[in-house]
Amino acid sequence: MAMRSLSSFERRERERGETRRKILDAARRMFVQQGYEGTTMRAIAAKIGYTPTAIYHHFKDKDALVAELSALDFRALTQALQRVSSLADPVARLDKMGEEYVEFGLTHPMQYQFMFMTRRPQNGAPGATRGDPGAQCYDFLRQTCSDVIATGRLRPQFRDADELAQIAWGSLHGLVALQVTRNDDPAFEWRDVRQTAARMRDALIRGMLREPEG
Amino acid sequence: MAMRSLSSFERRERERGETRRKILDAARRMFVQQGYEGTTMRAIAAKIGYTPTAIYHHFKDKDALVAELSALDFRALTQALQRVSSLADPVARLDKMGEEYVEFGLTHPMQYQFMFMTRRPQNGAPGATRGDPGAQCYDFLRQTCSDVIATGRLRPQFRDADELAQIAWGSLHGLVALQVTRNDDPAFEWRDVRQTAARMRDALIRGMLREPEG
DNA sequence: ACGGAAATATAACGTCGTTATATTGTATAA
DNA sequence: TTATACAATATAACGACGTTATATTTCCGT
Repeated sequence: MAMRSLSSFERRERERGETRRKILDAARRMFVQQGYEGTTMRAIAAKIGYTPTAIYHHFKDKDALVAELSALDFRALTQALQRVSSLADPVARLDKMGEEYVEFGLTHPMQYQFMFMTRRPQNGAPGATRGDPGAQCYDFLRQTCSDVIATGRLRPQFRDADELAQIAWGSLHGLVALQVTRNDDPAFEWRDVRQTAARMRDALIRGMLREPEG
Repeated sequence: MAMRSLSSFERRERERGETRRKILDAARRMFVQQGYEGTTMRAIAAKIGYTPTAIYHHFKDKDALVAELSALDFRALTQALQRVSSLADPVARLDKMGEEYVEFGLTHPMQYQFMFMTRRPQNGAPGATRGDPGAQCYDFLRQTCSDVIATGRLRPQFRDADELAQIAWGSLHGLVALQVTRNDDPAFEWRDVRQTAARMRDALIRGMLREPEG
């Protein structure tokens, strides 16, 4: 009896998970292709043969749906950023983190826009910042910046970990954001973003070091 | 008769202009306070005692309304950028342009978002890029970058004016965009953007020069 | 077979940008 | 002076959206 109860419970859980995944899969494709506003709850539901209300049984609202999609992919970003821990030199680590960050933004433009390029209402509980993958990435970046400062190789005006993190993040975010937003604008002759970003990281790091090295 | 005709024509023109300005004034305030999506055509009309259809007699649609508002303010940006022409040294000019650019973004966040942070549909006619204030600003930036390169003071890998312009623009755009978007996010300890941007420009320029100077 | 909960559907609400269709006012032409 | 034409505004509606109150179905444990 307990076994039957357990197995049926598990089956229901699994079925629930399957429809959840069906929703997420369809939604991911549509959000990537049509963007946030171009993808409607009705269209997602139609694509998988449900009515819109079914989605609301699995997700609170449209934002929760996108948030879950983004959180999934941001785990990949967090892992990519932490994978650079193998580099002993904090400066090289920061540089490599930048490269991975840009790569993520270019390969996940839709999730990037949702997490970093849209203003969202206040996240209510001011303690709920833990678990937010965005804040998690920032903390990791900040720690690396702190390590860089601790090496003493930076010029003296660069001694604030938060400011340094915001310089590093902001500079690369700008390139990614412009690319994602104005990709198809014929008014600009866009250079390859990966190379532009590499040159930018090179100049930034060189400009912050006491002595040009390498 | 000709005089009567002219004066009445002028009166009509003036009245039309006055309603246009009433619409623009109300719309500007509301867009700045509530953002693009938070401001509805109905609300704008109600604020000035009209019905929504009246607005459509003066502006093609909501985007045209915001575009006109933005174009007005972007003339100020263009002028601010061109005001630095007084600086003879191209490097100092580029630096000062960056300062003005950040200042504009921080004081006109709504217009900044509209022009630089939202994806807009293809601008149809591929020759209509002239007159677009965004493209105009970019051209001016590009020219200054070209001047910087011509001084021969940059390291040899920085010889592409477009790439240099995109490094300069992207880096500062990132700071402004993050500030505008995540201003109120308590997960980050935001430093003063003007100072962060100043340090970033300093590091970038220093890192691109052949020899540290000044 | 029955009760109940989970999953899904039907139908609607309120809002949005926008537009087809009046209605008004006013300047010119007869 | 009156008629006409047109600009400015209003009324009412359309279709789409996110969302929800309210059925209905489905399916498990008893």
